[in-house]
Amino acid sequence: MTTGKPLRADARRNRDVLVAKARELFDAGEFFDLRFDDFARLAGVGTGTLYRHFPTREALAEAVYHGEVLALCERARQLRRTLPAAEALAVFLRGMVEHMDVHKGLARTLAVLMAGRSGALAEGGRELEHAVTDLLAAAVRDGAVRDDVDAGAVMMALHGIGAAHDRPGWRAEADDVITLVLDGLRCPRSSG
Amino acid sequence: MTTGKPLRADARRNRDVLVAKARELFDAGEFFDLRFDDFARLAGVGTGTLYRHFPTREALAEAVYHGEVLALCERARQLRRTLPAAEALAVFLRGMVEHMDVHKGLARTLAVLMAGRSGALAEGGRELEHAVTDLLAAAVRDGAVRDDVDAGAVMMALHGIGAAHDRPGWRAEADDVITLVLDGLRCPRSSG
DNA sequence: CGAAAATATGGAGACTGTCTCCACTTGTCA
DNA sequence: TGACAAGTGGAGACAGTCTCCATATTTTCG
Repeated sequence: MTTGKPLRADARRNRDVLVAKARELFDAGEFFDLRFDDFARLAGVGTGTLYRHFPTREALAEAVYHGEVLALCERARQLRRTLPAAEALAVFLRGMVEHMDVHKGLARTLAVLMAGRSGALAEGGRELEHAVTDLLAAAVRDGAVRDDVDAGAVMMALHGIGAAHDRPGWRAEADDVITLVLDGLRCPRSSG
Repeated sequence: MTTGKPLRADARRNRDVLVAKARELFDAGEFFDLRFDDFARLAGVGTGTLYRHFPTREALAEAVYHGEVLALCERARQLRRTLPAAEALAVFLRGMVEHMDVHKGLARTLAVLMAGRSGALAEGGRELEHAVTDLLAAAVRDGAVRDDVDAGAVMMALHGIGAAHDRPGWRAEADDVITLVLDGLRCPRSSG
């Protein structure tokens, strides 16, 4: 499902318009007010076209999510190059929270749409997890972080932050989760 | 929305049947295969009755969730009475993971249904959060746990565990998240 | 360049699940 | 037991989703 087809010029254009419009509406938190058909009209294409490119709302979400992931991965690589591993990890995770905070609507919409088919999230997010794995592994090599916990747990914590996006004290709590994760990663003391 | 109405005998009976059947189907992971109307028939009531008691799938989820929360709170209170605070907290959190593992379907279904209206989750889960707050506060008083992070962060982490219920290595990762949280709570060292 | 082949478009209308409404049944209270 | 309140069920109205195909656009190739 990654690629495989060259896609005609006008088709690619329509696809791009749909994704762009979707991202815009996601971020504005207006996506769920719309009928799927109306979304098509709003993007300036017919229903048939919409459905051919994205059979479901979730498919659309996946495409938008994939774009986000690409940007985040690039950022992870950049941090990795310019900072000590442990610090890169910390800055990256704090940055994730900041990003979700700035793009509240996007985060919330993606969380809701992916709740069912989170296999799709796992799919689109594999690259992201891979980026976190790299940051983590580097920090372990530096001896800054325990080696008995891997990226999956961190992804889960991030998932929780994203999924709980409507809690009143979201930002403070999200920051606290990151603090707990980072401190928990740092001290390999006895566990329960 | 808590109570307020005495509810007639047969009405209460129907309500209970609906909740019981729902829990059963949630746990079996079969709930999403059904039309809501068919669920009514399956529970042995008419559509009208179903819709009067639970206007939406989410409302039904909320009721089921509330039942779970009650049991979990009771368990928290019991642990609190029989164990040192820090240990009670640890056992409780580990027990949550175990519970979600045993009731995978239930956890998953609730997570999906509550993804949108997680205000409802916050509502029904307030008691649960309160229970965690108590466990945490007691551990802080014992000096076993830092005092600059509160229950909200822990709830978020739990939320993440529940929401990510389809990851391949779920159980191991969930256990790791709890480990990170507990260790993170234990060592009030410098944070990033 | 022009025509045939391949690919993509749009939107009318079929389809499917949701939800309302109310004539009827059951429970409650004196 | 009668009378009133509360609750029930399911037929049918309604709303969103999705399919289908006649038409339009792009690409390929002589």
